[in-house]
Amino acid sequence: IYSDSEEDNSPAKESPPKKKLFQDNAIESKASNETKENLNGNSKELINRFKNSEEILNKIGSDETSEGKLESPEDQNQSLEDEEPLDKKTVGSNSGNKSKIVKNNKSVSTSHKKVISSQKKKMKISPTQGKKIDKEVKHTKSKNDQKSPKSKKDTKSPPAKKQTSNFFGVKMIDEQIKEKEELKQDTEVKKNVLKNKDNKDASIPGIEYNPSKSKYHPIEDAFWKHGEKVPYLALARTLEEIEAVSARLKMIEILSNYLRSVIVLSPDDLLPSVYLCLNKLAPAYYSMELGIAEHSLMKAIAQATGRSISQIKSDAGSVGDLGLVAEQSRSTQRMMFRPAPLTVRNVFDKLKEIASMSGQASMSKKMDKIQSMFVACRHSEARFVIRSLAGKLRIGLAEQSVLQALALACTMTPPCQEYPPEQLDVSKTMSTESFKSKYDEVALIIKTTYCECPNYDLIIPVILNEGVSALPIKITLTPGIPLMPMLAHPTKGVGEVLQRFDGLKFTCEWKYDGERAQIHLNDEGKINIYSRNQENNTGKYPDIISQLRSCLGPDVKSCVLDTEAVAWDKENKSILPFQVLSTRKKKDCVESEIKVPVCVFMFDLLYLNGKSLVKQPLIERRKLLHDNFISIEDKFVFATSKDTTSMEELQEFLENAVKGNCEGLMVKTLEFDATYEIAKRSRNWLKLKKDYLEGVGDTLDLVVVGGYLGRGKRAGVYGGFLLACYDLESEEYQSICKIGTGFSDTDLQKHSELLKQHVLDKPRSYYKFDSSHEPDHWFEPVQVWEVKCADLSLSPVHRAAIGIVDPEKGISLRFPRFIRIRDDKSVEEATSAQQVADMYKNQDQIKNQGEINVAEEDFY
DNA sequence: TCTGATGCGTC
DNA sequence: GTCGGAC
DNA sequence: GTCCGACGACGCATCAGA
Repeated sequence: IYSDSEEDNSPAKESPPKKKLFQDNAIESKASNETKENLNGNSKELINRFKNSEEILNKIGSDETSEGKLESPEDQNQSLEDEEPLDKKTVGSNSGNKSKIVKNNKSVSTSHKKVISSQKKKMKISPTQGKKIDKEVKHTKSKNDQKSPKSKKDTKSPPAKKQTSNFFGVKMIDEQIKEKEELKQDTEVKKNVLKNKDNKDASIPGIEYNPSKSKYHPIEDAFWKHGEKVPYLALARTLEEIEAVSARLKMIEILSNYLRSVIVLSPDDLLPSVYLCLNKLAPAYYSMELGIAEHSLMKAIAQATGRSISQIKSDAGSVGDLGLVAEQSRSTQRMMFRPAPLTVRNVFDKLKEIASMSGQASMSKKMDKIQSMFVACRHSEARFVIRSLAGKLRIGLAEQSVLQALALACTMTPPCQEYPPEQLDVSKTMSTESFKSKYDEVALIIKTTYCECPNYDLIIPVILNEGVSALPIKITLTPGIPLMPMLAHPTKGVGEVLQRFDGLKFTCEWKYDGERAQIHLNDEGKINIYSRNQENNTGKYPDIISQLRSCLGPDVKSCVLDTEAVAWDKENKSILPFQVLSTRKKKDCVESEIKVPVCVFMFDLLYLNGKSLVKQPLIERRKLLHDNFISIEDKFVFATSKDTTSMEELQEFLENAVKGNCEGLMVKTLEFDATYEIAKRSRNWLKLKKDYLEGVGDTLDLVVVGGYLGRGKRAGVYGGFLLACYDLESEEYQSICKIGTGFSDTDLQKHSELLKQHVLDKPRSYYKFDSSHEPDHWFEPVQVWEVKCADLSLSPVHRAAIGIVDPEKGISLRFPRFIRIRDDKSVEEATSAQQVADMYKNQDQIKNQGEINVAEEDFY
């Protein structure tokens, strides 16, 4: 099924790659047919890839391999065929025991095996699915070398194995079994051959590096020496180990072990290490972007491996991760020159270089850069280089855990010691409790510093040169540097709010539907505005900047305001929809050319006249806010708020907020636990929206017409679906939105099982959709789902109710999520186009438009 | 110079 | 933005 | 409760290619 539709799609969808190095079209198309029919890889493609390696080599060898060395042809072959019989025990041991590096193992098998076990474990997939991944791996391997002996793992696998593997490839069962049997026969013969080959791959240093080892020794267990650059392989191995576990504490321990080695041996590489773990290039307010994403990456990988884009695309679809595809594709590559091994700094610098390229032909320059990096990758390095470029590390560990790991590393192995350091593992020298409390203290310092100054460029050097204890003195909240914003936790209703804040003083504020704006004024009178994610929006709001001064009280010298910027209709004194706000220019705006005016709603004050207020309770901060700032109509106003603990008043306040074109309410304690200390709790506020309430909010019953192959943890099932409403008039199914949330893992399994039985070659003629939303698989209209959303919007791409509200635009849903299957409804009974249009028109925001303004004062 | 595809940010 | 899974 | 990564609509900015 899968292959069929892939075949259908590819010619239409993608233009043939322009630069086919060495590729023969006949071979190419034969190749895809074979893939479709069975699992036996085709040697022709392999040959292609070989040709290609050389080609690339020649291209890249000139500038990238100055340090490279020549490999003998025999060696190349050996590496290729090499497949170590794996230790049975290591295989499929989902036990969570990380320390299972098979000695003498060949890199490729190691990484594959790990992927398998980690994915199986992480996803808790049924044997069926686990198998699927197995097969993917095998597939690739058999392409590499058809005679490659089966490692024991296959013969040892659980009996469930006979079940089919590829969720989307039912046809393949027979061939797969056949293949397995053949391979079994070969196994014995090949085993001996293998033994002779083992040694050579073990010679690549670092492959056995294992930061998840217990009692890790930062010097002895590292495979590089003091003063050397950290090999990228060390980081790749670390990430690999982290990816294989799901327990966060364990991940933190693994990462901290690696970081300890870096701190002791190569402190200069700590900063790039941290950035690579986070998959960031610089603080967000530096605006450094790679400008590379999946599409360009696939192109780059295709070029580098000599495979076609459609091949890569198809693999990416079934594997669900470009990094793994790259790694597997790479495993067949052998070159005459081996480029110098990658180092951590090296990779990080190259990423930065890629980010800094702009202007004409920058894309192809970026491609070259990527390819040069890719070619130098060994083992799992390719996986993580590609994932870094794709912007998703997918290791289950991110900012908070990296900070925690940094804290653990700094506690166990304090930085800024002479080499060799006296303290390598402080935990040995003190009681568990005192270590724990030291660790907690360090963690809080690091996190607090980061929250008040989210800039590793500043933090890491201080840690290295002066130690963690210097952080609170050296790095503090400063106007001009954005801080992390307080976020809110969703609540299901007034009842839950009262229950959570039972007995506490709290306040409710309208939740404005705009964009968070953190407004900074420093002592020199310089103004900066930052977004919720610390992006620098100073250039976006010249209007706010020119108005700020008139809103300052006489004593204000410097400040940081927490506000929401909202599109504003001056005529009607009313809030305009978010969609209007988002049409503002984003860069280098000139005040006179602004088409969408903005009103700023102030709700918090975090810094005033040289003093940080984050440790003050909200009631104090709010007082300072109101005492020192002046409300200016249409420009700068205080958020509407009400302090109440009455259920009825709260309910009424919520209704009014919605009528006033707001999303709902924000609820915040005033005295108890009311500071702005993000490090301690980042979601200390509550948000209450109409659509959170059960049985309230817009709900539609929509027909599933298409599916998108899932990625990452959704690999093997559909990760998203295309939904349509039904237009009785024209008997059309008109696309209304995609949907990808609200499903449990079980839901996704079941949906995929059902819908794959209704896959179509091509969309029905009465399906109306935009090509940009073409699903991987089209379905017959067989099921109706209940879907909830926050709003309905006029859509440039969706077709629901097209021609009713707007001649050219359809309607779509904002924040759509799956609620349940509506088995009681036939597809013709789905929500109709007319109903969708009515719902759109019935929204408060739309009704309020043009009406005589409803002033907020009416409510008070 | 213009347009469509892609990337990336907002929610 | 919403949501579910693992801890 | 926290953290993480699946996934949503939509609009501007940028660049390749016509």
